[in-house]
Amino acid sequence: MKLQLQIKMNEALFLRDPESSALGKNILSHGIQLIYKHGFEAFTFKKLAEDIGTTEAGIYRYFENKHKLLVYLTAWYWGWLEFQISFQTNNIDDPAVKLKKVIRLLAMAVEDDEQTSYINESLLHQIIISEGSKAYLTKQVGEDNKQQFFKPYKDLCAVIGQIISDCNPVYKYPRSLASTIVEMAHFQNFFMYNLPSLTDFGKKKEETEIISFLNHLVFSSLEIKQEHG
Amino acid sequence: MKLQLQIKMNEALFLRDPESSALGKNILSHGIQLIYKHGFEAFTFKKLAEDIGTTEAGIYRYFENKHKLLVYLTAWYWGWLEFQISFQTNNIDDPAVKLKKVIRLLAMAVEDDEQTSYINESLLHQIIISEGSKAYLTKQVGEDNKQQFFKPYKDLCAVIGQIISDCNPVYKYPRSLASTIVEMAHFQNFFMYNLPSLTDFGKKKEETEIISFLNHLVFSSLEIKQEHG
DNA sequence: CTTAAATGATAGTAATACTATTAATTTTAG
DNA sequence: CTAAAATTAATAGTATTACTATCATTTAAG
Repeated sequence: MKLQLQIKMNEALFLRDPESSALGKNILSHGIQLIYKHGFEAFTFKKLAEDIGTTEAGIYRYFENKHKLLVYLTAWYWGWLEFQISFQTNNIDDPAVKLKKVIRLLAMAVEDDEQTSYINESLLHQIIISEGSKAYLTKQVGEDNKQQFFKPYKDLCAVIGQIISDCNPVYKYPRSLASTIVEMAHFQNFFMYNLPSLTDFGKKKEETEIISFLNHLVFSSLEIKQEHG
Repeated sequence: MKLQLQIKMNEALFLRDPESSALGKNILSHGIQLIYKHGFEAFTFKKLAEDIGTTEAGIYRYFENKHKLLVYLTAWYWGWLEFQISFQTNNIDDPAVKLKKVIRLLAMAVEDDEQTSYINESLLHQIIISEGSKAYLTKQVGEDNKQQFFKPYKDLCAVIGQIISDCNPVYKYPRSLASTIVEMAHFQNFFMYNLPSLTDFGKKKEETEIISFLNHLVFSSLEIKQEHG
């Protein structure tokens, strides 16, 4: 049995559902490749159309503009990650063990998930690291938020915030700590590879070091002693 | 006596020194206003030229493109902030007291510094919050870094990292904690006003709450008990 | 097998991100 | 004080980007 993981996307993010056709799926898979390759600023729908072998107008039938595509991809990623977390922490009772698992999932390089053929999660993870915050660091953040574009991100932080509260019910900043973990899992990665003096991991350049840093940060905030690493 | 604070800028950031002429100073002051008003994406040199009452070509004689202007402004801000920190923590012996002061300086809304007539630090602070990370979240980060464009940011983090090490010489992640404080001082502010459910400060919306969060985060990491707030 | 829907091909527009040229003005050096 | 040098303004122009519109053709669903 091969079960297909389908992430329910906000319909206001697209004009035509990209998951409903071959062209749409190409827009997603080639879009990920090209944003990864050129960076979001230099990425254009024209390049994407050429890469796919279709026309600019073809892309515009699916996405209003490249910002919407980026928001779509980030929303997809957060949705996917929340599923990974709920799946991989299922049946774990100890919230501290859960939280450690979450930190590991956030900070570890992602391997491509074969369940979703047209999304390369590994590349998408890299895009989230370098471009993810551009989805909300805009003047339209208020309107975009009203349209619930960031719901998957907020849901993910809410889930992590809940685990934090389960670890220490009197801790005062579960949501801020959750968003801090998420952002820092990515920023410390970006810094490690691009501005290494902003981190303590410049020499080894290993994701496990980011995990250790985040674990220490989180568990000392929650006043929980860690058994290992 | 009125002493003028001059921040030494990297010469590769501009074509002609904007601090050397009236037009240059206008580019800085109106640039700050317009980036603040429209956001960096919608900001153009054409709008800036119209706002100043000069021509596009005039702006291009000072800055190669708008990205360089953003990098210039962020570099200026980090340089200014490092000066503020060194000034305001001068003669303080206790590194923990120093660190608290640093966190407050990072997280508090900035009031306009009259020493620098053509830079509105308060607006610039807002720009750093919303646009600051776009200075380095690019494909050219490597080349820009080679040209030392991010030196002021790295210097600031180094200073903070040193204070952290002074607080607890065996703490293993002083640099990563420093960059975490800096980034989170700004991101939690952005979230508080724009995506409040990602924080615990949505109701009060006060910078002092971000300070409390960061203080708790930092001092529990460093295993130092705080006397107050 | 018919018809609606999706795609491809082509064209076109307004705005952006620049570069080049020359004229006018200001600054500075002798 | 004046000529030369530097700076700025005015104008024009190009390539690319970010779209929109139209219509013919292919595909797929009933």
